[in-house]
Amino acid sequence: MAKQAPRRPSVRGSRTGRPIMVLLDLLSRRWTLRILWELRSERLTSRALRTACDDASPTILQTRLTELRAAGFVELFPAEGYGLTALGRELCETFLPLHRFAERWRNR
Amino acid sequence: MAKQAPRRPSVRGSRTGRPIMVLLDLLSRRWTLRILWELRSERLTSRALRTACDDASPTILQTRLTELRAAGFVELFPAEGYGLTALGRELCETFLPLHRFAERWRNR
DNA sequence: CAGCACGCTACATTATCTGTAGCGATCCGG
DNA sequence: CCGGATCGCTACAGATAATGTAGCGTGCTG
Repeated sequence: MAKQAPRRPSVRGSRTGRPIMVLLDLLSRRWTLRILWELRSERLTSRALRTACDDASPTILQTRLTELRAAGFVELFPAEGYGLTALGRELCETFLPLHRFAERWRNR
Repeated sequence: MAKQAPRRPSVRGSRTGRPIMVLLDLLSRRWTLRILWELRSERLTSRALRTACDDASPTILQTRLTELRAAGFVELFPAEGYGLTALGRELCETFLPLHRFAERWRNR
């Protein structure tokens, strides 16, 4: 159903296949970091997530959510909406210091 | 010279202007994370960086480098190439745990 | 059944990225 | 001083990816 890229197994930029490159590539798709960020502390329905993400288009959000689910970072909890998996939570914790950093960065 | 987006001051997704959103937006542009990653431990000339980034197109690398320089994360050292600023190094350290995570992620 | 919110998709338009070629500047050996 | 090599950087056409709007089918709830 979903359009499969016929080129390589879901890896866009990096052609090496090294996990870190695959991960960096995945994370640098539009809205991916933002989605993880918004889900960091709560579960959101697809529509609530859309609102949280400045009303990004449902097309791309759905695409990213599918990718993130395939990667094992995000899960759809029936009647609860989207939320992080254990793995996703672990990944997200990597980014938590980013908040404080961003504040310091603004005052540079 | 560089084409200025006439819409908003270099912020793409987020319209709130909150620093964390601006930062997440910047970091989720293609090749941005990869560039920071490749510069994490050494300075590279623009062409060496291009090679390190799977021969990404010079157009987009140059664009990203300009953005990263404007953000204060990357600097061009004459006769040495591109390297991280103190701020950039700080940001990059946030991502270092990602390497170990990526390895674990592969074996999920 | 009517009304509503859910996850998700179609599709035309627009923005962004790619790939190739090449510019002007600088450095270096002869 | 001149040819060759490399530097940072740009132009431009073609290919991809994202946007915005509309709406489908499903499962509730009254």
